[in-house]
Amino acid sequence: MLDLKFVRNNPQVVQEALAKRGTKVTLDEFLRLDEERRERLFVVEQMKNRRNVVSEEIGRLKKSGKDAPDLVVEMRDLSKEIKDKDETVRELDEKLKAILLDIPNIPHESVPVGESAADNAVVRTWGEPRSFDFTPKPHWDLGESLDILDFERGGKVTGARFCFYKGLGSRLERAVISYMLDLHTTRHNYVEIFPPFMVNSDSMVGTGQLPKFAEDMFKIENTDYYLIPTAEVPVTNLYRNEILDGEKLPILHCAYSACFRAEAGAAGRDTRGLIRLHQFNKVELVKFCKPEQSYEELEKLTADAERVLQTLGLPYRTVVLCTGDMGFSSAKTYDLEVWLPSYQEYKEISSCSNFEDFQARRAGIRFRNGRGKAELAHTLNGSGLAVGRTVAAIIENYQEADGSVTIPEVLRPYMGGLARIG
RNA sequence: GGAGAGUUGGCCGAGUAGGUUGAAGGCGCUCGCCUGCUAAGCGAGUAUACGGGCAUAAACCUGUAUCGAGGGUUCGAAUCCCUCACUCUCCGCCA
Repeated sequence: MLDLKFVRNNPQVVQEALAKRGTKVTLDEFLRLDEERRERLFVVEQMKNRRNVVSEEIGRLKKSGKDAPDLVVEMRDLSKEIKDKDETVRELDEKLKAILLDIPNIPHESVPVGESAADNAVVRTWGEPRSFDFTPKPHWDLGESLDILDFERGGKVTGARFCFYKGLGSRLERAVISYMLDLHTTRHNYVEIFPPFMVNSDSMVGTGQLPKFAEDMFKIENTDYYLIPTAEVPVTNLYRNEILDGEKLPILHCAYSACFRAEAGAAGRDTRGLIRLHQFNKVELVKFCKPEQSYEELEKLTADAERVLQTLGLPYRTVVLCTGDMGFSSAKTYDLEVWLPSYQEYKEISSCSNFEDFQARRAGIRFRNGRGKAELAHTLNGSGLAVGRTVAAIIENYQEADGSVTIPEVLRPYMGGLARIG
């Protein structure tokens, strides 16, 4: 959410910034409602002031044994009118809030302007895609022949886009999760969180999934709870409506969670394998920091996620998303894309974003600054990494001609010393 | 699921025959004084949001709101009533 006063004072700046995203916003309606709200608020607050003053006077009169029936009658009418006008202000408040909640974040000035993923800029590339002296197989074929992934039964037991891991497949998934968490907690100083996998709607509003993207989520019937699409939601909302100690910033958290996404509008895309499931595992990195730190922290967070790929020996590249391809809440996003032989291209495996104060304003996440004043924090997060896609990348990039898969060195301690599957 | 108790400021904790209580007192914190240093002591200050003064920002002044959330009664509610959420205790059930 953008700052109401900023939008009020700089409508032109906001419109231009959002036009770069391909979002056409007209703020005329917003500005009109805002002005009306302030006018009406002023009037009703003056009425309340009179009520307060007179009520106190009535109290004083009663105490001294006098009565003031005429004042009481006048105040009775005034109170009715206040109630009425309060309601009008409340409605205007809601309309303004609804508009604000639907406006995406303003891109940072360093973000390249563009319309689609085609305009994203490659920042750096790490590793060389391996050249195979045999025809590499996609991970869904290898997974089946090694009997470690079962998509068919996933479809039977639940439905499309669900999968069973089995045997060493399950162990590999678990090993990747543990390895990532250990790396981030011991080498990168993140404090581990194990969050709820369901959150209430306030939390979803806080990080920006609601109200605009309800169709992307699974909602639990007859409750206010949603399955989380990412640990970003519970972990960022950890400090919702809190004022943090400025001395404690930056706060770094990492969290494993299952993630649930409806994938509305993704029909037909990535239909095979582990790439796009309704349920997948992810280790998430989340940061809370002061505004002046957040871009430095974004670089560090991205580097922390990259280290996972580097130590796993998976070739990847880092791209900075252009204005037209960025997520709703983000001011700047780096995507990490891992090389997938089956796709013959780089595929997103992590997304690292700086939201600046966009989520913090929605969620009321503040800190006390040096002058003792409460100030909005900046929030960041990034995958570190998507586990299913990591497993897919390992299977494909480490496959051998005989259909077996070599286990990356760093994972072997988590696999009981095993060096190979199959 | 049944019965009961509770939810007040950064923290602890007062506050029901409704009326200078944004809220006593304490702790913490900030600034000043004091002191050879530390500790102690003394004095002052110490919530947030949204309006108005204001023309851009800060500061300042002022108004309104906020004692879990929402609604009601009343001229007036932290105090009375209703609904909901959460916490705690006991019982039941359960991994």
